[in-house]
Amino acid sequence: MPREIPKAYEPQEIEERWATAWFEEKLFRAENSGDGPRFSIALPPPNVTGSIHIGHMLEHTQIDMLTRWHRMKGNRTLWLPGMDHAGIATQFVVERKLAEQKIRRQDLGREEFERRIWQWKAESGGVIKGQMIRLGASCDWTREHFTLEPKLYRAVLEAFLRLYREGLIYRGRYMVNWCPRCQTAISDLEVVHHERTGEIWNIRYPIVGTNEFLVVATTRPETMLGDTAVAVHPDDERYKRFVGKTVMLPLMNREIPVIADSYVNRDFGTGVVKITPAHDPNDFEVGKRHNLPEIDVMTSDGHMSEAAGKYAGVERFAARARIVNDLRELGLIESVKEHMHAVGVCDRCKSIVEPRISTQWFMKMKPLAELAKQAVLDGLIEVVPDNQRTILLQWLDNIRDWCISRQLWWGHRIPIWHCADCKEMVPASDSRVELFEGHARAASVPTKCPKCGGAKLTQDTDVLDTWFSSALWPFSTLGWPDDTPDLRTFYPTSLLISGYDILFFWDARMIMMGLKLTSGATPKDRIPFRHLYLHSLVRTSEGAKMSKTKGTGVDPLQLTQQYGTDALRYMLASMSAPGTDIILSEDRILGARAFANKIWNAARFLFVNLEKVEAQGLTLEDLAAPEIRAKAPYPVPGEGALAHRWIFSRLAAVAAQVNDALENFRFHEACQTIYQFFWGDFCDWYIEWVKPQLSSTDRNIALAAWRNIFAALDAALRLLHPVMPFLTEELWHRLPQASGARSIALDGFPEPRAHWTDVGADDAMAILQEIVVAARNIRAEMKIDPKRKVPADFSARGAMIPKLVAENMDPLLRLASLSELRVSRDHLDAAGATMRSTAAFDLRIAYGDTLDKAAEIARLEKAIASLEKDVESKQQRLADPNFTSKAPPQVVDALRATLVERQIELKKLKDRLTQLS
RNA sequence: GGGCGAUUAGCUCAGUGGUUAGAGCGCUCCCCUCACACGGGAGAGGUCCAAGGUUCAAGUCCUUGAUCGCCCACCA
Repeated sequence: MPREIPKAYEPQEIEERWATAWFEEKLFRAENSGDGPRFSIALPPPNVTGSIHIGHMLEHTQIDMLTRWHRMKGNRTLWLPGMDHAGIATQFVVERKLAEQKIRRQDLGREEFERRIWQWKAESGGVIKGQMIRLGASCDWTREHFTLEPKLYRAVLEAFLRLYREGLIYRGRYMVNWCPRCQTAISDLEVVHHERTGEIWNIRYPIVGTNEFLVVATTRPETMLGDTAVAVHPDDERYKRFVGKTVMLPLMNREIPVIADSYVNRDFGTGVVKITPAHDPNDFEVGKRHNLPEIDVMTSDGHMSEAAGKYAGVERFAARARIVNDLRELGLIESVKEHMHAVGVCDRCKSIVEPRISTQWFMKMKPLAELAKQAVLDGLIEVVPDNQRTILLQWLDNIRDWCISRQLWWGHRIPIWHCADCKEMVPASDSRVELFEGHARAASVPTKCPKCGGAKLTQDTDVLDTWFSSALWPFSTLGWPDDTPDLRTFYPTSLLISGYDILFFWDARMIMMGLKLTSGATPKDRIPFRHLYLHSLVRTSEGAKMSKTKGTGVDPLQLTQQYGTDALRYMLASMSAPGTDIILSEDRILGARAFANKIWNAARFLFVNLEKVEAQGLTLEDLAAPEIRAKAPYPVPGEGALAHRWIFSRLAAVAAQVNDALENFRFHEACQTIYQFFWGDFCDWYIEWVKPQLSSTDRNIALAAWRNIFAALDAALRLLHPVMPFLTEELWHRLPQASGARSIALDGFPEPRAHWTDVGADDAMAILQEIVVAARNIRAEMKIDPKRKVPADFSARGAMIPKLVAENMDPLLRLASLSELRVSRDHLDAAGATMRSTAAFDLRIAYGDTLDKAAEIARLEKAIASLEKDVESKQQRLADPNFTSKAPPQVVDALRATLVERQIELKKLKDRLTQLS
């Protein structure tokens, strides 16, 4: 590694290089043996459908920060990566691709279609992995997994068979959400509701044997073809007399009964409801209660079925229009109104979902939810932010059974065989898998029906909801159901970081499955993770969720090319305040890039200036070898010691704050703390303060100063590394490192050393900074040429501050651009000069006759007004016996002390004003 | 219909009951000073959405309301 640091900070080149090196060296491979603390986290496996988007990058940045931080703290650390086969999503994407060539999956057949998806997976999965590597994710790629791989299929079979044997998985004919485009059942969670203004039609159903009508309201007139009753409330006086009679279903000319059921809301619409058991979940229940026939008038692809009579074959919404039209011609439409209602659409393809009766596989959730709830209530899993805990518990309380079967071709095939003769369901006898054409399938295939002895057994054609295998992820990837070293070492995982949008889909189900299936002795050993952090979502400036289909998605790789990965990571982390969503802002990225550039240049400064000290025969090893750095801070002889004591004191405070922030998922706070330290303290004050020492001809001064500044830089780089891994890796390698040291990522995280803390230095430095700022302020106001050094007068009471000023005269003069600072303890008369005063000191600069009297008076008046207000309010509070008796004494004392200071300041300002006017 | 979150400087956002409410960007003025103009220095800018309440003390806690956003929910 050459020592010279290039003038320009070029993140692309640096990042490419390190990303490749880290991956090829397997730098982040985790040890599953040994002792000591460990940290493990499973990557929420991205879908193999596409590429990494900005939301992934936010998630990965947060995970990576914590992973790197724990690794640097010496934990055995595993971040386990992998990908999800994402059943419906991936099948949808591949179908869409085929559609471009006018091919339907049915044309290819199941096997060929699966082959095509595997092809797609190979490409797409590779893309995602490459992106993650490029973005610096410190995953252990030797442990990468895929939810459809043989090992994980085995875990799925094991889980399914256990739950099936226990009766927690069952098959039944119920009403489910059906997507006519995807041609599969989907779970309740996969239906998203959109508020839409639609129309509600009031339709007359003639009562048989009278001239009267019952008027029913519906938003879906096409379903009326499947009506098998009309219902009213049993206590509804208006309609009591019709119960037991029949109405003639228009268009179908079918006589259907009028029934009474308390499900009907008397106050809504006309109080009469059409009952369509095959197309509405409520009606389904009513139908069961009243033994009504179920007439399915639609096909699986959203067209009207044979049962729809003359409308058979018509697309459902076309049918709706025709039916309304036909009814109108018959004079049976009483009215049409606009109506706001929620329409359920398929999460994946946005088609309007049809409630439909079909035979599906379900998972009984109540007993599982109970386990999860208890674990959360017992604090075994700590949820951050806290309000998400409540949301999770409420969901668990209201949980309903989970439809886990999908009529898809891409996924884990259900390990149940159906007997053609007696319809008996025969499960695979165990969870072994075998390879077929390179992919896993169940190995223990039943050949004979245990009930009737028949040999015609065919496997269930359905596959499992993709979230079924995702729910096993934290343990299936560690080797479950086998008792492996990985599982023993890294389960339960330490933490899960996911978006709150998949809290129910994934997080909750992992908790349930982990508790149910893993074999730890107590729930504490079975939970999948100890902490659950729900991160924010990245939104567009309109506040909408980023969406690729809407073109509002942001490609992080492109932003990376523009600004650098470190800058992008920093920007995302610095906006990651728990609980609120993130709206991307170009300004913030620019700020982050400037920060990266600043770090680069600060390091560059040191190396550029090394020559000066090398002239004295000192080498970089003498100044910055790791064992040298470890002993910092070095006392600097003479009067230049303060800034060094101060920067290490700051370092101790900052390290403690950063540790605390990361411990509590306060990424933004960690970022801000480091930023202010590096830019404000390290660059603006420390480097500027000690510059002359670095080229001092006094070898002892130069040596100590250099050693300190390198030690401080090294610590700063390590503090920064979790958020900006590339830049810090690059610079760390410019410093001498122990032989065999491979990466800053494996170095230690700075510890807040107690002996670094130096309150005296903190206080002294604060005063000196105030003096410098006061002088600069006067200079700016008087428009003194920046190049011109001017004399100033300084006065403070007591011995402490004058002594401090005298001891630090050189840096004071230099930073404030003063030629001379005359120190006294006498009162300073400001006449004709400009003066700045604090309670502790006065600083006066007389410079020609440039004083703008009017401006100075205005400034003073403004300052006096605000101080007076402040003093007054403080006096009032201190005069209140309630306050002085009830508030903690230290608060009262602090207020008193402050009041005294303010009063002194106020008096000084007033005196000055009198003098001027 | 329930639930959650937001509302603080021109913009994007921090702020964990207790000094004069902060940051980045933008803005104004000065400076291309030998690490950095993606820079340095100095400033201006806020009745913390509204109204009540609790408290010695409220941007922070409570109640109500307004506006915006999100989640959940089978009212035709």
